[in-house]
Amino acid sequence: MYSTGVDTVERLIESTRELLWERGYTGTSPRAILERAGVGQGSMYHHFDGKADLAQAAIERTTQELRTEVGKLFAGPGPALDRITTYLRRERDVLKGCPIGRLTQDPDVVTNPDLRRPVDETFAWLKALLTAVLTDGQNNGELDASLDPAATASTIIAVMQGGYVLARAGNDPAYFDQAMVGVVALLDRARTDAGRAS
Amino acid sequence: MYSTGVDTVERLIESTRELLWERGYTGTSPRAILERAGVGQGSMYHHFDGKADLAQAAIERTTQELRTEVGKLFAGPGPALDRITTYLRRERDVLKGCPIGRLTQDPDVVTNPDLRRPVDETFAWLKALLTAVLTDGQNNGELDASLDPAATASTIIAVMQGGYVLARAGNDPAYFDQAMVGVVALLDRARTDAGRAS
DNA sequence: GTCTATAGTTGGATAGAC
DNA sequence: GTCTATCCAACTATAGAC
Repeated sequence: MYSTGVDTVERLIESTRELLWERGYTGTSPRAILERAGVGQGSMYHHFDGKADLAQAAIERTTQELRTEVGKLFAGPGPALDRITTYLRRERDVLKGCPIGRLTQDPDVVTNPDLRRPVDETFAWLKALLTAVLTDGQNNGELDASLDPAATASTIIAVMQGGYVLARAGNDPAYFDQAMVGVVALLDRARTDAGRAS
Repeated sequence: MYSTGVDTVERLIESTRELLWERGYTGTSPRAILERAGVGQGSMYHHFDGKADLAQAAIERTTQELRTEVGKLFAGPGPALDRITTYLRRERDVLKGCPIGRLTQDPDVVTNPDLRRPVDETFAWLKALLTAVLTDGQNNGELDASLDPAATASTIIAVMQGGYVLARAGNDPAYFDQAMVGVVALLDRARTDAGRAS
């Protein structure tokens, strides 16, 4: 008599999530996943078709978690730019990089529709969220009406993603922080007098 | 009697440069390099200590080339923001990603000082260059004196690096372009009236 | 549902002939 | 200086016992 397998599946997905973050898709082997999860080969191939299938489950969970966390962060009240600034400064493990964005560097991820889709959809979702926040700011009179919300949202996301790159290149989170300071200062120039007063 | 080996070394470095760009460090095997270069195992291990040593030579050449190209681009005349805008729009093979920035996602690169150093130094060089351009713009009266040149330079580099990430996630260079449009519009708000008139 | 055993391929490097 | 042959470990997956 064996257990139901729920714990095994859970451990496999969590181990895969960790390894994808640490080493990327190409750098993550089934063997390493199994060792970290503490299960045998057979269990993995019983529950999943193989490395790609397991990675898909792991990526989907990671993107789902990110959506939940970021969604909560923006659910609160406050001026648009303040909420965005809080978001930009929220990051802690900068040197670990972005668990989603780092996957885009892996050719085996971007050429596999099942693996790229959740990544793509997450960035699309985030862009829509930031676009809505910026549009709210304009409607509230905090932000200059001439600001292009969608383009600005793209820029904000890109600065974050690029911030990870600079921090890892320099092995210092301060490089990330400086890029955030720069974009926050630029965004601040789009505040209206009313937005500045609050 | 054999050839001098110059061509062999050349082909090895060029093949490695291509593969590092396409597949990253972990995803690039000595075997793949040799096949693409059309040389045997022995040649590689005669001229280089191994994979890491060859990768170092390839990365150093790539960073050197990038410095030369970007240096030329900024050597020309023109207002600071125009030159920066030209730089941001210069990119062609967006979906291939940045041959330098992509290396930061590879743990075997960032933990190896010999491999990380040229990457780090390239970003430091680029930041210094952009900082100087922005400072020039301030001294010329084109740009608002309240702009922080170093932080803004970091942001500009980060937007480019993040632009690659977004484009690859969406498999569409338009995502890169939109992030550039957004940051250019933000930078434009830092122009002085004099800078706008020109 | 889980395990170990096994297999074929590739990764990274060395040995030694020419 | 270059080549082929070879080595051991790891990668990814399958087989089949329990």
